[in-house]
Amino acid sequence: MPAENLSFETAKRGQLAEPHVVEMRGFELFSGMPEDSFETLMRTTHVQAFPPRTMLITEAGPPDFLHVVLSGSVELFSNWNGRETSVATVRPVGTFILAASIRNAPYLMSARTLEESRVAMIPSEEVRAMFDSDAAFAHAIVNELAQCFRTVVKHNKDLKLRTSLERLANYLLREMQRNDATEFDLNTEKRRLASFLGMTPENLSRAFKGLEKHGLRVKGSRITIANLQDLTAFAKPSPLIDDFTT
Amino acid sequence: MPAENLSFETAKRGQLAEPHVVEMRGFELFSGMPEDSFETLMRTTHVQAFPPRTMLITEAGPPDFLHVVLSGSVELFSNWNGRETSVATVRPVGTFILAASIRNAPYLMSARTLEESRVAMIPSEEVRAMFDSDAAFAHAIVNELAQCFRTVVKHNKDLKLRTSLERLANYLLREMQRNDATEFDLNTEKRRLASFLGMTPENLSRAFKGLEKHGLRVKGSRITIANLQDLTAFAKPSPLIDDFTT
DNA sequence: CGTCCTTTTGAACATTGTCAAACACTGTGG
DNA sequence: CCACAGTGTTTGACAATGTTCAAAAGGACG
Repeated sequence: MPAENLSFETAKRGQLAEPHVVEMRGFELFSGMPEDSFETLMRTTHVQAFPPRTMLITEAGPPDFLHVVLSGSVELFSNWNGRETSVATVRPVGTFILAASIRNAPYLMSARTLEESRVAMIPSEEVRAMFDSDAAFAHAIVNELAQCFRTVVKHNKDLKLRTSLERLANYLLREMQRNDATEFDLNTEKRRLASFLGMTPENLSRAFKGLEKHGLRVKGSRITIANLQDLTAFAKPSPLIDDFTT
Repeated sequence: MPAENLSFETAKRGQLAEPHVVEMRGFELFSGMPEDSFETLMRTTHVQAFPPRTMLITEAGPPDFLHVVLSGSVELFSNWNGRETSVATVRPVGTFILAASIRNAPYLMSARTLEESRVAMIPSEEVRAMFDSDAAFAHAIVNELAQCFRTVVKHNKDLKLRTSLERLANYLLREMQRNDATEFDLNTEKRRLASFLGMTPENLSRAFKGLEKHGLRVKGSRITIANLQDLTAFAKPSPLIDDFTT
């Protein structure tokens, strides 16, 4: 209800009336800022809707904008020597390119939309300026960045400490949590999932088969965790790798 | 020379006279701070020397202190299900546990000294308080954190996009740069290097053999890059994975 | 010199990747 | 409605890569 009121009140003041601005005001990244700082930031921020499979940025490019995913989802990926790997999926309300924006260094990853998505783009200079002038924003930024860091470290541990079968099992347990149900759809292509988990599509296909011994049922993209105890005993999830809230 | 002067001048003012405090003042992390902020921070900071192979922190523990390596080197590693992997080596003047300190979240990694090392420990609360009250420190912190993030992302790409042979080849090229010489010593146990590169010691041993076809000579821990062109052609280093300055 | 630890080597084994083909699903156009 | 192409997934046979286990060789140090 406060949100609706705000939306209504600001509806007469030009740009700030736009729904996405109101929407963004509520995000953790901006919610602690005083109104005038927020308005300054929004003045140079552009929001754009993109169709599926649209390239947003290309690795090695100059870090012109901090990106904030407002709706849909965006894949971060990287290439080397003709190979490609999926690094992460960013969903609302996540940011990407934050570290590059702050350091004013080249992008390490490319990004493309997976589905129709709306993305806010804040000029990197403005991010750095606002970081210096607004303590609440600085606070939010460093928290977001620390979160990103910890996510990548966890991903790293996942890759180095586990076999592909174990990675898949733990991924499915995390998805179970996210969906809050033991039966759910993978809403990603399996080959993308394979790339994310660091394996080939063929190997993933066999890994799904392999997990049927441990309480999993797979039909197409429909996943059923038939025996949670079994799967958990096999996967041995750890908060220091699989908990994505801290 | 300015550093020596400072050292001499502050030699009469109690705690701040200690050499490590003078030393730390010069680090990028602190050099931009006004003197009083720095003094406040140093008041609760302790510096300690540790013998080799000393555990400094254990993963899952509470993030009491931000650690700064002043001399020696520290290994960050992690365990899961009876396995262990080496995640990074921190050298002067690097920090660790920064993200955990900021988010006040459990350590994701354990740390132990590799050699005799001096480590400064700043209470995490002080780090967070100083972040809020001193803009220059906030600036330095977020830059350091962004750097850490980018390093982990690069490591991730290295792992997922390359074979173990390619990872070793690129590692050696990076070491060549760090040593500024085509002949150098590995300053690390090979089994630790293997773990860092995500493979077994046996596999590393064979990988060294395998690189002899590409211009490498190995005698014990002595590495000679006999044919840089060959090795580079094989390794195909990329700034977006192997450049650790941005 | 002997002890302890790391590294190397060999051989068997397991896992993962590659390639080719079959299959399944989706949407198009006849 | 069907045939068809296009794409993604699965399967099988095989190759490459990586791991395990055991044992030998090398180094460091008392």
